[in-house]
Amino acid sequence: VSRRDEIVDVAERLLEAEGPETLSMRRLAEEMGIRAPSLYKHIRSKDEIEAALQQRGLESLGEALADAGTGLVNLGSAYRRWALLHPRLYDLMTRRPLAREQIAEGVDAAASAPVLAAAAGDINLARALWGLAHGLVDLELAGRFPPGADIDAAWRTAFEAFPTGRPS
Amino acid sequence: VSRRDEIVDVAERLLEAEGPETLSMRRLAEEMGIRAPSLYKHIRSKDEIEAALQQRGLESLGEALADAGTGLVNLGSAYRRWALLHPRLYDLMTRRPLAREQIAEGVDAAASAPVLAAAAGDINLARALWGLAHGLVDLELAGRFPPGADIDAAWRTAFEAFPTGRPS
DNA sequence: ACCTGAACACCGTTCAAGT
DNA sequence: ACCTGAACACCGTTCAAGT
Repeated sequence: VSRRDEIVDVAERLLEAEGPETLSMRRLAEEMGIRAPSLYKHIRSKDEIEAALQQRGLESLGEALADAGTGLVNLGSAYRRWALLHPRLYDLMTRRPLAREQIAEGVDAAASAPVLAAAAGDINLARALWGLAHGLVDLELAGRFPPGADIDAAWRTAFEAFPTGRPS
Repeated sequence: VSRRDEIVDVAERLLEAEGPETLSMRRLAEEMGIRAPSLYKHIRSKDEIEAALQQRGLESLGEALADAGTGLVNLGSAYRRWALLHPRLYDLMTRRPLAREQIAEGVDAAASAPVLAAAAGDINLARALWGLAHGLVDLELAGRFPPGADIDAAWRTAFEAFPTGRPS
């Protein structure tokens, strides 16, 4: 493990355990037993750490979706399950532009491949499905549904009702 | 206009004009010709300002949706148009939990009424539609679609394909 | 009522310097 | 190679004090 990877590891642990406010360069350094300025010998900026976390998250989500089995309902469930398991990482992943130069070629494509397959290759339908899943998860994580809302039922309605894809 | 409302006005202008990083208490105070500590005689915290902006945004979005005419496609277009017109306010509105105590009773309900109507009263379908629209907007605003993606087409596919509601 | 300077406990980041 | 203290330009917020 390079020192850089070690930093990203600690950042991920810190993020999920204590939230984004806690993910400061000083705190991160403390967790590693060094001082904040020393971090900059291994990474260029805090942004680079966040981009690395974004990449990891995409990879992990992509694997979860690839293992989801067939059918839109299963795919939606897998998406939601992953997000609720890694809520702060999910936030960080989606709340920033895709750092396309910093993210290894194909990570993005690999993550979305299962969705595109479920949409039978229809890119517009795939984007609609991605938007639907992301929107429902984002509203849930942001606490926008009233307490006691039956979010399961909303997912079922959404993904059962959605047509399976045919190329346009 | 109360001094409080004036502060929120300036905050909204500053947010849309220069982005969320610029919306600091010191900068906001400067814009009003006073010092940051003086703001606290009129508002309790920066959080309260953001909750007020959230409320304003919800009201304005609600009006836009109510004027959208009938049909899911029109509703979706109105939602997207509003978000693209007020991108940073939209972000601030959706990226924080609904401040239910601070937001006037019914604002939330009024904003979602047109969606619920379009879903023929099916709350699960209404949530699915809200999630779909929010997700597509959020991904677009976060720069997650590849450059040159035909986002219009994705919206059309999404909202034309979606079934009109029947109560479950 | 409304505003102030000084202060506290924080940020991300740079830089010259030490081993 | 790896780490350091000191510093810079910032945050949100509190508080005693001034008009």
